[in-house]
Amino acid sequence: MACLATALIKNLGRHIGETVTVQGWLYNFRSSGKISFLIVRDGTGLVQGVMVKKEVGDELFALAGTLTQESSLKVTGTVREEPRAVGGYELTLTGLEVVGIAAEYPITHKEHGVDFLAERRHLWLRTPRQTAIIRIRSEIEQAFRDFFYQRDFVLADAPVLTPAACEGTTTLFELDYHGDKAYLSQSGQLYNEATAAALGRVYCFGPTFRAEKSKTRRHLMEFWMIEAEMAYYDIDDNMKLQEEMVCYVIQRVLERCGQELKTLERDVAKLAAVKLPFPRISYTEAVALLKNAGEDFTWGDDFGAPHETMIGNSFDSPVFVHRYPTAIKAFYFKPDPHDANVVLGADLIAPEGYGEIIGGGQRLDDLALLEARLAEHKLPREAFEWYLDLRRFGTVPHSGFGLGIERTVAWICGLDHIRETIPFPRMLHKMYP
RNA sequence: UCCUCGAUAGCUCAAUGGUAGAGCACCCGGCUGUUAACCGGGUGGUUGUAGGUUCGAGUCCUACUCGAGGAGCCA
Repeated sequence: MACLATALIKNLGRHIGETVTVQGWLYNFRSSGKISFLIVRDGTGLVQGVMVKKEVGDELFALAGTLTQESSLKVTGTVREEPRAVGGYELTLTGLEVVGIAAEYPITHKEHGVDFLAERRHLWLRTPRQTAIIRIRSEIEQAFRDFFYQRDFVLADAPVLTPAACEGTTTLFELDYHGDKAYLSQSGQLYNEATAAALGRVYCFGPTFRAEKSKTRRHLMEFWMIEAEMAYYDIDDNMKLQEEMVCYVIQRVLERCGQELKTLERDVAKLAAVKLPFPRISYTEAVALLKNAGEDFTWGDDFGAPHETMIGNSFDSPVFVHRYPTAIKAFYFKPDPHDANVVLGADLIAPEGYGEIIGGGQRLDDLALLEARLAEHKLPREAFEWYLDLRRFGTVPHSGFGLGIERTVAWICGLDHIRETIPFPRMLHKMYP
């Protein structure tokens, strides 16, 4: 057979009346004896090919009958509009090349449990819902990069192997580094502060690791974080940048991922409702909000997941909660000049119960106070000498933040669980495949 | 680490303490517009593991294993 032009399913609308070849996998097959329907997927969409026995001949028709779900194939046919078919277009088939017959496929079009699907994540990814999520994740990551690029940020990636705990709080994955101990990064922030002093405005994007025994719908052992750090930014500059960034990303997904959001049955009105500026409330105001809602909460405690949800559900947009008690935040936050009991940290809590998606704030830029804080937190001074250098040599007010990609994807996609937001999630006690 | 719930066919689930079943998948047959196609037939089980109670246990009890949801911690 002559080699005809190949086409992506998502572009079939450009080829009406033409004969094209689609390279993909068999998603579903139906036959009524003299006419067959082959639904093919190629990663960009689904298209139905129609094969009529008396037009293609007995041999080709019989070949189609041997196809199993997920067999790889190339189908050739004429493109036409067909409102009855999935995607709106249909191929009148004239050719079929079988590339590989698939063995009996475990994932059917019926329901499956999460454990069954998780064990077959490498195959589960082929389903329309999962491909929609990964496409939206890709768009979100691209949008972040474009946002920073447009604003003259420099991508300065942080190391994944680190010599010491960044914050000294969470449990880290430890490994052997030629006889010394090393840890998988839990944050690129301290390194960002160094590159920000070199380049002004920077961000890094990479995986981070937490060995906490967390087993909830919001936690992964390995997750990806966008972290930015800006010289000469105060807490208000920081929040303004973050809300503009989040709005930009939401708009990009609404503009370019309509089909995927539809596949996920996402209520896009809730995304469209996200408008600038985001509400800002202080920690103290958030405590009052919780108490008014009948919660028993003491000023000075950290919010639990239910509290975050209550705060987030009180607003249509994400909400900043700023100026937390000094005692519950990491050593590197700058105290509020007007109230030494709180620091200039600000977290962004997503609506619809998705919880904290950004943690950030203005950094402590005073050398003496930073040294005192390291001692208070019982952190090994030697490991932070390089970090103290950043205050010795031209310290400036600066701020930054870290945004969790997976929680952001879960929110934008409206997912129940974070495990679907990354191709191969690392869960507590589960990292196969 | 703690709390709650669960485990029956390849999958999703039924089954008063009394003969283990259905739908789907798969195999065979039928059907020229199917949409998780449909219709007829067929294959398919050490009921998570080990004990215990009982005339009799998928069902009740104990322990363990694995899984799910949540808490804490966090993004």
